[in-house]
Amino acid sequence: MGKGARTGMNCDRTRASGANGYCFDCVVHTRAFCAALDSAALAKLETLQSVVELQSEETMFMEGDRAVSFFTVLTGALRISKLLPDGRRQITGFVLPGEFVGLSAEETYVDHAEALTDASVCRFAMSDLRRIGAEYPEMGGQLLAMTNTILTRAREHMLLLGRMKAPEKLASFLVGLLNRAEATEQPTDPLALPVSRADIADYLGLTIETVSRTFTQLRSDAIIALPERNLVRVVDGEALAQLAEG
Amino acid sequence: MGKGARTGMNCDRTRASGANGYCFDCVVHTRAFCAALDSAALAKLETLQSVVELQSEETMFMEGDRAVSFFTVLTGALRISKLLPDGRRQITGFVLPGEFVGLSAEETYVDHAEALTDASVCRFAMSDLRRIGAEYPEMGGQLLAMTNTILTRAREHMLLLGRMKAPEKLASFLVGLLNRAEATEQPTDPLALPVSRADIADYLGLTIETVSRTFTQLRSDAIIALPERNLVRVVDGEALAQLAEG
DNA sequence: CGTTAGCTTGATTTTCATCAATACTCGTGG
DNA sequence: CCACGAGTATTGATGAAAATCAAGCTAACG
Repeated sequence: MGKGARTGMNCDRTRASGANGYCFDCVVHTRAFCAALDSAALAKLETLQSVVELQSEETMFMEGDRAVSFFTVLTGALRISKLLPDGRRQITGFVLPGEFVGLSAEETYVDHAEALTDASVCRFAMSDLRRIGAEYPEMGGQLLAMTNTILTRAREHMLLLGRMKAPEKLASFLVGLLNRAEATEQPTDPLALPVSRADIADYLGLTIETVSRTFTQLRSDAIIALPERNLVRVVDGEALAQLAEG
Repeated sequence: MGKGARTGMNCDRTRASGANGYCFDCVVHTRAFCAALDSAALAKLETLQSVVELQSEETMFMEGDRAVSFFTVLTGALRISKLLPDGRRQITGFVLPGEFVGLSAEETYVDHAEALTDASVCRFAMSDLRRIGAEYPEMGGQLLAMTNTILTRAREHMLLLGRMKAPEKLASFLVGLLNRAEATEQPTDPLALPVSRADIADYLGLTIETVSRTFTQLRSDAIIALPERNLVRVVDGEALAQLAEG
């Protein structure tokens, strides 16, 4: 198993910390797991962290790798996926700035994490994280809350995968993008599609062709317009939301 | 919304604690979230807990209810599900003795929890739990680890829902049951199917009919036998495992 | 017994996957 | 600047899987 280029393998040979300045003025400082920490704790964290730069499509870790590192996304986005032996892929989630990956209860990672775009992540050794966590319980609380949020999203996604039809799935995906763009104050009118059709397909449990056909179906139903390949214009938001609800 | 009988509504009017003896000799004491606590903490927990008895199919909480309680299953099993407005249902997981439910990051529950069988659960007020958690950080660690385990299972299930075919889904389900029965030292040769076809269908993202047909298909392929409606005999474990892997 | 709920089986339809071209986009080099 | 090619997306034709519609069957329970 494992075919992808893995230039960032385990991310252990990495440019030293501080690329992004210090923890205090970190871009995700207010929403990451470390947000709950006081400046003494942050100062300690800072000595343990290192920033890793990833290129688009670069593999960060693979299922089966020893789970030695824990990562918070600073910029860009990651893709978490699982594979069947014959190559069928399910994307189980995307990881955006401020969110983390790599916190497995197991000894090894249970899924793959790859850069969806060029990205930078903040890395900790799992052992350091545990040590800090023991010292600052509020950090554990934050990790627990964030993990619960991920779990809630996962369960919503299970409903989508198991019970929705293709147009409902795609509408849900678009509504999700829309909400996210609003939350981060990015343009929503021509809404950017930051992922390939293949990724959308593997996220929604469909094939590329069905995704494509469903896009054109939504377009001919005058629910969306597609001014460019990776730009969507929501024409009938009401209808889109309706579809997305099932 | 919400049509189901809800006799145990929010479980607040409940027989007082101690039905099962004390925390120290609780049936799930060694594997529940409280396993990490010392006896001082346990003594405190004990004053806050209450045991709730549920009948089969009784609703414990519903999506939208205020998330005031947290539950650990003592005996029996629960079913966690989500619904689409038109009634389509996805079961997102089962909760077995020692496991918990109700730890939402939100103000309200985001899914439904019902008793799959007659069950007893140990209830805490969320506020009490948070208070204790602040005092005993090791409890937070245990909750985090258990939540991560649930998340890992959820992601595996996403792969199943999005990418597996009916026979693979059913085989995975049976292998899961088998492992669980082994782990809890319950009979595996005539393996008990503790759930209805409808529940299996809603767990696997299929219809009842497809589940039924797939059972008979596995039977005619001599992979399993069905001596009784709710008993399975694994004839060709190798083939079953193969299917389950995808 | 007769009724009912849960399960199985059969016939048909729908949805989506698969297979196969064809188009579009972008970058490279002639 | 245009031609070419690779990668990505769309579209079309066909097939397979699963859903739906519709009977029957079986076992448990009054």
